[in-house]
Amino acid sequence: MTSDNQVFDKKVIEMGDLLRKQGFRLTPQRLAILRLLAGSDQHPNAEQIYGLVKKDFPTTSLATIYKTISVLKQIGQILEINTSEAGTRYDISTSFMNAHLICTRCHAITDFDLPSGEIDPIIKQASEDSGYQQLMCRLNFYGICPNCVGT
Amino acid sequence: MTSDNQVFDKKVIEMGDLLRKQGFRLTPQRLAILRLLAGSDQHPNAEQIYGLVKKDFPTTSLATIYKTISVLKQIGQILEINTSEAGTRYDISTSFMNAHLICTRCHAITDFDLPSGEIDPIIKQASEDSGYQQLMCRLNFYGICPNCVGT
DNA sequence: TATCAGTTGATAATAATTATCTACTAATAA
DNA sequence: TTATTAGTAGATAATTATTATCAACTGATA
Repeated sequence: MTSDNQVFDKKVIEMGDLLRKQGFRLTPQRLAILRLLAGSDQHPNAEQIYGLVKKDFPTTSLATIYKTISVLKQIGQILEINTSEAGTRYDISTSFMNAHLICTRCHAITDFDLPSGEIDPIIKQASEDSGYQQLMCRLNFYGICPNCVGT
Repeated sequence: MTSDNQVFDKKVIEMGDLLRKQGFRLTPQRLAILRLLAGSDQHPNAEQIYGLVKKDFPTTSLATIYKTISVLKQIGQILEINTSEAGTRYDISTSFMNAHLICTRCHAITDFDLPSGEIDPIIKQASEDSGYQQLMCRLNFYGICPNCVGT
């Protein structure tokens, strides 16, 4: 579960190190966005993150959200999910064992933990066949979620 | 291979039927875009499709490209690939056995045929576990392509 | 304490996409 | 055949999401 507190605690420690290592600073806003993503499994978009961060930092600008998102992506602490169905969304989990179920009706995105044993051989084979280096992968499922079935 | 002529021939026949079934028309522009995607494995974006279609239809508007893309998506004849790395791109193949290798340096996208035996159980399990209906999936690989390694 | 690099927030600018509208065209009905 | 219609193309305007710019601020370091 991406809302697990342990995930967040681990991330916070990591984030401080990673930021400093690359000449960035650990700011309250950056912490707030990471906390927010860790505390929710809703996979919000930038606008939604903005709305939530403003509760704690009322003067925050949307530009700051985008810049923070960019920094957090750069240091590998968050993942961007790109879909035409649900727009651009963010996830605290960057593991590619974490797939996403995307509802094509309500645009909800939920996590789905992949059995690593089934993905590993596929990525290994793709890497060998293609000659691509540093290969990682992303699996998205699209369908109609239980709430939307029948509506 | 997505550039296979058989793929295109089959698509053309399908497209006429599908369009008419939904009250759309088979126009030269729609055919041109489908042919163009079938004849290339470059996975172009809208702007690139525009440039190519203009060779045959010099008066074509970019708006027409977007509208056509939208229609072709609706009838399930083309696939939209969404990435932050390489923008929004299009593919003639809509099968989810067709994964994509995306180079994070040069933004090339190449096809990778998945062994269906390895994906089927995963999608089946995801469907059962989640309760999602009409589930389909998309697998993207991200890495550095052979051409870009070492550059 | 002074300096400096990084950051924020406000705003402007850009890029990608969608909406609007008029003229055109193919299919159908009279 | 002609008239009607529904769908479409192309031009353009509008919108949305995102990024760039810049002055003021802040925290770390010399």
